[in-house]
Amino acid sequence: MATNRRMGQKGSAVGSAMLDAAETILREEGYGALTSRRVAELTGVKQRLVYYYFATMDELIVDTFRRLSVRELERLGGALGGERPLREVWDVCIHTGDSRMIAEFMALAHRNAGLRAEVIAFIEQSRRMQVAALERAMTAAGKGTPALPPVAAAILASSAALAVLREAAIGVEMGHAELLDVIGSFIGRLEPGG
Amino acid sequence: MATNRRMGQKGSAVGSAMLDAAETILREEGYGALTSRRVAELTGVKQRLVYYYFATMDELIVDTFRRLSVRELERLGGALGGERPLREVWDVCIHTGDSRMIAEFMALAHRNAGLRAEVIAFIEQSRRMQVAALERAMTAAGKGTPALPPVAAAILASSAALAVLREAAIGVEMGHAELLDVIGSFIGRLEPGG
DNA sequence: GTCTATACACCGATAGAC
DNA sequence: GTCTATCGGTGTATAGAC
Repeated sequence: MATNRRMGQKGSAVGSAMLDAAETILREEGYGALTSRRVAELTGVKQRLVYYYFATMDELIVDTFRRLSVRELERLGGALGGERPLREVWDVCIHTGDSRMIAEFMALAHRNAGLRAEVIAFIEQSRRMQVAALERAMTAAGKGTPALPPVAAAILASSAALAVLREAAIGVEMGHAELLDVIGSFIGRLEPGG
Repeated sequence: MATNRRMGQKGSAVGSAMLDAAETILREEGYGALTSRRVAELTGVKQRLVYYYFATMDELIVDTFRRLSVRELERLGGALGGERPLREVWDVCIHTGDSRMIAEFMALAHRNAGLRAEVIAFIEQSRRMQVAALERAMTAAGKGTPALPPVAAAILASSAALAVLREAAIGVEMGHAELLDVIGSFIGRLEPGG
């Protein structure tokens, strides 16, 4: 009962291996090199088989992002349930998947509607989770209405994390230490101790 | 005296038109579509001529970024000399060139060493200018050692501006109003009035 | 400066055998 | 499921005429 439609199961070993290959290619060579032939080569099969598992290259791209997105949201969910959620959510953000791959997906999302929908859903869901962590910590810290709305703090922190990763990937580090220090003490004030 | 080397002058009308075409293609179709044939088509010449003005496509890409980079740094320089430099520098950041094009250059920089060097120089130079504006404003506001180091504020603000532009380009706006409000009042506190 | 023409490789996608 | 074979199209880059 492996197949009752015209295509192979996405969850199959070969299909997963193709998604692995797609990640590697995006990270190391960019979306310009993400071709059915290159995916087949890295997977150790013939090009034709890629079109057995994925109807089009666009579909393969969307599935690659979706798998990463699910993993990342699971990591965020785990962080939210931890001892010091704010610290742990920040750790997830600053150790997020390779920034080169992120850059490729950002660029691709502008011209692949299916991918764009997935990226939008991911951004909004992860922002919601970050806001939840911030709201709880701010409430626990016992301030009234904070000068910094949680959602603004979430954008500031997540965009700064992305910027640090992106710049580090090309060799820029100006101000990174100071920035990490500011975030660290902001978290330390809201969520002290262990 | 138009040519005494093997290639056309970059500053010529045709060469500039090719850079214009490259910008349009990057913005609307992505780097995968930035080909010598497409540049020639948009410029209204034959493909062969692109290689008269640029030795390789990589060189054309670097020159396209450099021209944009120079323009952006000039805008920042102008903002620094204005009446309310902090406000004006922020306006430059939040109205910076198309975020789709930026995404393409980010992705390309990972695999084009010449472009990477230009991107690094641009980031560091613009950060220096932003820090200068912040330091002056913080000094004028007459605080002691600020809790927020100017370089950290520069990263926070510029990365948030990029994030807002990037997300708006794909249709996300969650928290943007709150964030813009936070930045606006931060600037208003450091640089009140007109 | 700008052109025609071309070499050679690679692309997405499909037909159909086993 | 996986393969061979193939279609029509596009890519970078170059040779050389005018």
